[in-house]
Amino acid sequence: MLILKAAKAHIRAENERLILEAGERIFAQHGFRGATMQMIADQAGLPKANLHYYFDSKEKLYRCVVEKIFEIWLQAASSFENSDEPKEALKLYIYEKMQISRRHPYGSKVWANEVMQGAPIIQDFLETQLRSWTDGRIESIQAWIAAGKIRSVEPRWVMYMIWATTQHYADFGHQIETLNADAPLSEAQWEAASETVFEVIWNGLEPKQSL
Amino acid sequence: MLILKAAKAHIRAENERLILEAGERIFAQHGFRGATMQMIADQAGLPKANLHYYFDSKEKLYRCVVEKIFEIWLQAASSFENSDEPKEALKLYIYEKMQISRRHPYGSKVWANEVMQGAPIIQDFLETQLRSWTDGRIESIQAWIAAGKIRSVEPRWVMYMIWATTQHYADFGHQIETLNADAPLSEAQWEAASETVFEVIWNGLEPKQSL
DNA sequence: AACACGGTTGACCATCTAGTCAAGATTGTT
DNA sequence: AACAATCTTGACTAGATGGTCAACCGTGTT
Repeated sequence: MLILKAAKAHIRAENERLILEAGERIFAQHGFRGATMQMIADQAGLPKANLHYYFDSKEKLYRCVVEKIFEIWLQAASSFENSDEPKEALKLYIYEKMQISRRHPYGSKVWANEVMQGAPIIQDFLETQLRSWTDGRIESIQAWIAAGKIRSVEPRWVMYMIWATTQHYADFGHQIETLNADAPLSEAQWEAASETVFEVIWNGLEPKQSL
Repeated sequence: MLILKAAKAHIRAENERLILEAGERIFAQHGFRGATMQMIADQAGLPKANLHYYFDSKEKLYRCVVEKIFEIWLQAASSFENSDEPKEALKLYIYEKMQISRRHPYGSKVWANEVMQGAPIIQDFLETQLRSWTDGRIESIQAWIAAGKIRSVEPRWVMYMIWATTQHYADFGHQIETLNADAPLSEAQWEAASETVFEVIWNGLEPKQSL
């Protein structure tokens, strides 16, 4: 009966969630090949064979993890579109991306790993969704330049600066902690870092006053 | 005879160079566990057993690769110390780091990989050399602030911005190429990107004119 | 020519790991 | 209680991989 399938759907949902979460963590810490299904199983608190019941293969599981991460990425992307004023738009976007680095450090690392290896799994995402989103954003930035709201700069390099600076706090979090006397950044430090990133970029882009 | 050892030293030197170069590439593209000794051997054009003749184990080879990369990193670091004027010092350092991203993209990726995985191999480097170098740089920046040469910002966040933005061009080079119509950045684009990174950061840090 | 020493290499082994499978446990429905 | 669909799991397999080893090669010295 199909009714039974629905009745047990919550078990499936819960276990898939557990596995995806464990996978995100383990793939981030060990890379695709470094991660073993056994590690992910232990992290999820399930026997290994159970993982293969829910996900056909290691690669399919990995793909699901990466897709989930891209969703979050796109979600932050919308901050950029909610304002016509560059100062406001950039502030929202940068703070949102810093928040993601803080809340989803493992996801960011998986993404970084994937891209560093030449995006063997998600190249299609880069070529379709990421490319079209980026092109849209570049147009916004060019409009700001045309309106004299920011200095004349190649929009691409600015996008990359924002991605780089914000994602650095996730991807290189371990290095940052080590340089912070082995302590995670405090609430206040996260706030200060976010503000500095925004302030430097904004002051860097704002047209020169007067003169 | 020890004379023989010396006589064949160039063979050793040449093969070690080949292996380290191949290792850098393969470790960057596949991560530590994803890389296999066979891949590295093929890349170097040597039989696998030969690798174990020159390097005891995969881990020792990896460590050598990472140490070599850190040397380059430190070499760029010296740019920072060659000038008292922040504008000049920052410009030199940023351009130097962009140059490294261009010339040694694999090295940068190996480093990123290692740090993302919690620096299992080079934690001691982070805690000693990197920490002390960073502390020194932070003092320079604080001196600039005290002298009113740049705005008052937490030096750490500025360091991280520079590292992040410049290294991004190596670590996320594949993404950048994909967004550049699948073409590598041209000479002119590298120059423009370097200039934009420097200009935005410098304008972001320069004290406000007049008012 | 004989030697010694570093360098080269194919074949081999122990171990690890993704994936399979079949038997059994659960659970919601009738 | 009987059932059927779903979920669970220990044991197993085939293939890959780091590392070893013993035989062999090349070259400068005597």
